[in-house]
Amino acid sequence: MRWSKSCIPTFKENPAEAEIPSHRLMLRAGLIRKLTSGVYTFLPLGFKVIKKIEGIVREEMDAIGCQEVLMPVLHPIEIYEESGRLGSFGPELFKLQDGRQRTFALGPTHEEVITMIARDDMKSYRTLPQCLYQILIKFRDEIRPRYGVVRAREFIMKDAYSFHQSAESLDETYRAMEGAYRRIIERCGLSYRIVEADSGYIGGDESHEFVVLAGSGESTILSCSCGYAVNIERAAGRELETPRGARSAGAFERVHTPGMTTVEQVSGFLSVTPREVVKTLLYRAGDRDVAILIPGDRELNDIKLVRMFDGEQVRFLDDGEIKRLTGGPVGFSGPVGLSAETAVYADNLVKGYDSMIVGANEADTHLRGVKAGRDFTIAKFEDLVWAREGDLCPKCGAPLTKSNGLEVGHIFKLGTKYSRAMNAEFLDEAGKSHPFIMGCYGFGISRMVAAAIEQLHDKDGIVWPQSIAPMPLIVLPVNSNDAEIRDTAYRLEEEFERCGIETLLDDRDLSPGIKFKDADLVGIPYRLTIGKKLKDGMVELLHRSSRRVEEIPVAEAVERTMERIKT
RNA sequence: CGGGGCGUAGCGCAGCCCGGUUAGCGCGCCUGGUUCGGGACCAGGAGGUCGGUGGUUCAACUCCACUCGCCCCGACCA
Repeated sequence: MRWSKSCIPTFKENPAEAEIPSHRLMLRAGLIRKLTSGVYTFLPLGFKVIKKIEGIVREEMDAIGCQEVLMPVLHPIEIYEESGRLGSFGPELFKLQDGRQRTFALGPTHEEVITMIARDDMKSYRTLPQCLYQILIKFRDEIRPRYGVVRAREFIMKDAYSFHQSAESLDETYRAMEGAYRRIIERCGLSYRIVEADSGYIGGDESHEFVVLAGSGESTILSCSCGYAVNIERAAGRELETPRGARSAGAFERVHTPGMTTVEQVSGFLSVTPREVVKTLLYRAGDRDVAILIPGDRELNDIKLVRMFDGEQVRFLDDGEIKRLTGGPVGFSGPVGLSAETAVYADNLVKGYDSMIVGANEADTHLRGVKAGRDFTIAKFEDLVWAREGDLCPKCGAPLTKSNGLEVGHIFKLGTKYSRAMNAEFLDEAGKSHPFIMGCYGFGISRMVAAAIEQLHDKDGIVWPQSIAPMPLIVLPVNSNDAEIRDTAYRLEEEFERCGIETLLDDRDLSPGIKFKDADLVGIPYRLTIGKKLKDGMVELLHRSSRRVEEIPVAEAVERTMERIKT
């Protein structure tokens, strides 16, 4: 294809709206344009990448025996009432009305639709297991669309759903799907982690996220060389079992700590490390007050706190409430001497304290040599702190390292959540009814484009891996006014196309610098430059990723370039 | 939804605080010419409801009110 007649609008400057590299580059390289917040057009180059990724996904889905289908975008709202998901989706569901005032939703995902198919058309155990998938646009009215196509309100997703007679059968498909997802991401040339995850509103028992590693990704994960990885939100804070607070062991004593309200101040003043101090955080959970103890060198993970008080409102106590509850000002709270109605919960790491330093519930005073069990009672130990780099792997005990990434895939074992709610059952060998055991598997196609760019770019632009590049080759005549150069470029483009190599010919009458910059920006893997060396019968092949340049005789240009592209 | 910021040509911005002729600059775009290996040069040209509505005023891009849109930070997710 010829650039001069293609819609590949590039920008020299960064659009003001784009924050992260992938968003900036997708706009600058002419891959996408925004219609409105969270809604994008894929221009020719961007759409070519989408189609490449879809192709890989289709091959891998078909390879594990999934069948492609196409489900509707328009969903009658009643199906969400039936599954009970109207509430859990809440405002994220796009709703609209038809001419007769009947309410519809734009499909955010298709568990309901596919479960209805299974209910009506997979009535016998003989047909199981089955796995169906589709690739189409999903709609979610995201609370906050962000980063271009990374979090859009309209996006392209591959979603698959499997139906089983037994948990073992689900396991098998789940593992096959994991393998397929691994191969998809590997074929796209990206490094990634598989992460234990929360199942969120999709529901179900077990789930894993596939996270493409990238510096500015939204997900933060902790991972181990043994292969284990977790989302930092749910990772437990685990350390070597060295005793904490050892140096403060000894007699229970009151110490004067004038104006020392932070852990740093207290530990500095008493010449101990922050980890010897125990923080007491006071919350209101539902209708009772609770005290939470965590090591002084740790932060409380509010997500875990909310989960512990499942469903109840949880909030910080204000200064007045703390004064009333403990008798002391903010900054000097502690677990000793609180009323019996105030339950004390502690993070698991607090088990490691022989004795601790805590606030005395009295101005300018702390207590040292405090022992749980003797001086106060801990109602329950839980995992409550934010995990951090260096915490230990629960599988092998090695220290975890932190990285960021973008979630591109998520697989779930749903169990019977939807089949029970929607009464979808099959008959077994004995003629007995059972709800289907289900799995569902999502993969963000449009997000994958951004993830690839996020991981593979340099200061000059995108660096596509060949498997998902819009095309493998760009032919760049340096001077379009030189008849010999121009004719050679046209001829080569035609020959490549004839050989099945999709080629972009930059036939624009622009100065060479612009063409070089644009070629780097759009990131096509190989660039064939036709310039002054043509007089000596030579052209140049540049490898975008390594910037390596090969000089090739024109006569061999097609053959030699094809060798590179094929390998 | 809470907090912060921004709407002036396709993109990036100035002007506004302190109201006053025809609203400016760079890039891009069009025409002609010179150039041609890393964002060239000369000459000419097109392109604007200054986000919208209302108000104040002799006069509003500029001041006031309301409103719409967009971006960033937080709770959510492919």
